[in-house]
Parts: sequence; structure tokens; C-alpha cells
Amino acid sequence: MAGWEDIRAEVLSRIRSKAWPLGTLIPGEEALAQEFGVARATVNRALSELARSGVLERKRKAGTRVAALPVRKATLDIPVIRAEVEARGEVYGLRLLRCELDAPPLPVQARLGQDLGQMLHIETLHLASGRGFVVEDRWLNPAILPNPLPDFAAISANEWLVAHVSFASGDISFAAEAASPNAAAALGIPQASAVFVTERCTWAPDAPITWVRLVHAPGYRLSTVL
Amino acid sequence: MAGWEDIRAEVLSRIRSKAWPLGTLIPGEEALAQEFGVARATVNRALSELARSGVLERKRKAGTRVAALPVRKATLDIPVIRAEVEARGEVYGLRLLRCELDAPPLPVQARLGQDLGQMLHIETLHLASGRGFVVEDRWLNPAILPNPLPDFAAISANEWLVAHVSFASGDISFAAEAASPNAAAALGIPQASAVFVTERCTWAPDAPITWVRLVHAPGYRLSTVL
DNA sequence: AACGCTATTATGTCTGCACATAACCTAAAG
DNA sequence: CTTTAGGTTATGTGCAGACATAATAGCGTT
Repeated sequence: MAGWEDIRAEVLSRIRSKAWPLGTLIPGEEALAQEFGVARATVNRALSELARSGVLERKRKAGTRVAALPVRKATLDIPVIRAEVEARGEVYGLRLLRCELDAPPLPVQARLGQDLGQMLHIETLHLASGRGFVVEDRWLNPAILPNPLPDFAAISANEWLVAHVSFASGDISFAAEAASPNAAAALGIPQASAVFVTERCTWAPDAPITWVRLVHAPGYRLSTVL
Repeated sequence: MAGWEDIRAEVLSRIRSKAWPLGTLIPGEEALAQEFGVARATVNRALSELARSGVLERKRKAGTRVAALPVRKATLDIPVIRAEVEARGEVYGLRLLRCELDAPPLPVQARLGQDLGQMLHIETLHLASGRGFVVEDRWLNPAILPNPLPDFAAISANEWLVAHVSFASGDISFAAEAASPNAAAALGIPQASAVFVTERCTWAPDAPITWVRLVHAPGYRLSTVL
């Protein structure tokens, strides 16, 4: 009758009702298992899940306690841009603005952690129903690319990468900035408009793959449920 | 010998090496368990974990397949502002700019899904080592507040809420905007600077709790690892 | 050919047991 | 008094077996 989701719900409600105040040490798995009449593994599943979402903190031997300063964790989906545009019911388009070998600027070298010499510099304008949606400024490690190059005017570098290059790790960050003249022109917006900027950096196990900066058209929102 | 993390790693490497290309149906849990010499539960744990991170898609009876268009999932930590400031090694400060009952503007009513009549309107300036860090514009459901009111000049509404009000669900969104004259003045920045804006909306199981809008000082970045 | 029911099947979850591991606590050694 | 070595204990993970559930595929009926 009682599944791990029921246990999770019950534990959550005890926390919310302050039966177990913030910072409290809650009973051990064995005790809860007995109380709820389920196996310890079931309690473990429920508590682990709550720990993952930041509501509980668990330590071996120390036991489980209600997180004192709950850091809520939200999950963001990072879709391929084409999927994002199509999810809005718009028609996706793509315009390749630049694709050439060049030496990356210092900040990019720094983020990638090493100087690879020349890298492939790609600038792409992504369109939603013909209107500018995102300007993509990307530096690619040429060592990971096949010869001849994929046709980045037909498939975005992003999509080509997820399909063909193994991925190990990376980071992503978001910020608000004033649109550069370059980006503003591509998107057809006034210079220095406030734009939402995504920067992403990914590494294969051994070498950097790519650094990319996405400048979103005004009005873009990144949202998720808590 | 082989734990679920090993299984996960092995599966991941098969996907990355294209032994199991995107979209492929991979062998069932039973088969994999036999191949790796572990229990089915262990394989299940590994595959479930990969499904959670968006690498695999699983359906009962249909089996498990490699996600065709991998939607990477990143988890964001949403800390309390004081913790965020202190994590930067700065001194947290708080200035209450406004705290009064008022009728919320229509957009706020709309986001909360109902008209509660008068709500408590709080404006707070959060400081990091004396400099403006975030301007908080918050509307609170007065029904959830005690009488007398907490001292929001001493503890931020945010922190008071996580400590005293049960939380059920909510959503959060991020955008770039031009700073309003009001916010710009509070933060001491030029009008219409590009600022990073967080909007959050939370509900208790039965009633709305609060709507809040955080305007971050320029230079703010939200980042996480993938 | 179209429809609906049933059998099959892969995943989801639970149980009960066991051992592994981390971390706190205490007590002995320096 | 400080440090180190065990012992203790709660969580983490593993195993084997079972039943539950969802979704497909195939069958038979209309």
C-alpha cells in the first residue's frame, strides 16, 4: 500500500508542519521503516530523493536532518535551439554569418584552460519565423572536427555536436548584458538593449570541445518550476 | 565488484562511442544484468539515473532507448540571498525600503491566479559589503503572516518565509531587462542598464504565498555545471 | 479494414537480507 | 594534553525474488 512516494509525502508534510523543524535530526531509516510498515530500502529511496532536492541533508553515521537553510534546487532543461523555437510553434531558420579559422580572444582561451592555437570561429543567427531569435558566437576545437567540415549552414553546430561528439562535462552561465553593436545589428534591435546571454563551455574527457555564447533577443525568458 | 556507478559509466561510454547510437533501443535490464554479472536492480539504478539526466528515455514495455535529441538538464541552486552574498566572502546587509499594505498591480494578481485584495508590499535592498546587490520587490499574502508582523528590517522576507511557511510549489524565471528608474536609483547604477531579473512565484497547497522580483546589480551571473 | 480485448513484456517498485563505508565517539598511547 | 586506533552506528549499496503497471502487439470480432 505505501510506496516510496507516499513515504516522501509524509516526511515532507512533517517537515512543513514543523513536526520536524528546520535543522532537526529525524529518526533513522530503521525506525521509520518500522513506523510506516515498509522495508528500509523504501524509506531510503524516499529520503534519498528528498536529500537530492535539498530538503534533507544526510551523512553516514551522523543521520538525517532537515536542511537548516534550504537551498532549493531547480532543474533547467537546456534544449537545442531548434527544438526551443519549434516548441513555441514557430518555424526555425538558420543563417551562417561566419565560419573561419582564427585565433580565439584571450577570455575564450582562458575559459577553455589552454591555448589551442587556431580554432574554428562560427557565428550563426537563429531565426524564429524569420525574426532574429539568437545570435550564436562559437569557437570550436578543430581537432574534433571531420574533414571535410560538416555543413554548418544546414545544421547548427550545436545539433551537429550533440549528434557526433561525445560529451563529458561543461558549465553554463547566464547574465544580462547590453547588446553589442554586432549582435544588435544581427537581431535587428537597438544598440545596448538589455539582452539575455548564455555562455557554455564543454570539454571532452581529454580536450576542450567548444565555447559558445548565445545572445537572445529581448523578451527571452528562461523559466522552470521549482 | 561492479557498482551501479560503474554500470552507468559503461553504458555512457557505449553511448558516447556510438556503440549505441542516438535513438537506439538498448538491451533490456535482464540482459544487461547478466552481461555485467550484477543484479537487475543494479542495472535499473544505473539506467534510471541516466534517464533522469536526459541521456536515456525509458518506457515500460517499450524498453530503453538512447535519447534522440538529448536535452541536457542542469540543476540550479537557488540560495537565500544572504547565503549567496556570504559565499562570495562579502558582508551581507539589508535595508527595508517599503513595507505596507496595498493592492497589487494586475500582472502580479494574474501570476498568483487570483485577486487577494490587499497584499503586503515589501521592497528591500540587499547589500554586499555595503554596495547594492539586489533590489527585491515582493508581494506577500497577508493571510499567512502572524500578528504582529515579523521584523522584515532584521530578517529578509525570503529567510523568514523559508523558516516559517510551508512551501508547496512554485516557478521561477530569469530575464534580462533595462533597469527601471526606481531600481537603478536603489542600486546606484545608470538608468536602463542591463540587469538580470529573477521572478519567482510560490504557492502553499491551498493559497498563494508570495510573488517576488529580484533585480540584480550589473555583473551578476547565474552559473552551474552541466 | 476498423475496432476492441487480451496476452505479453520491459520497466517500476517492494521486500528482506547482507555487507561496505563514512564518521563520530571513546579510550589508550605518546 | 594531544594524537591515534578501534568500535559503533547510520547511511549507501548490493542481491535475489516477487508482484505491479503500462504499453505494445496480436488476436478475434464486427
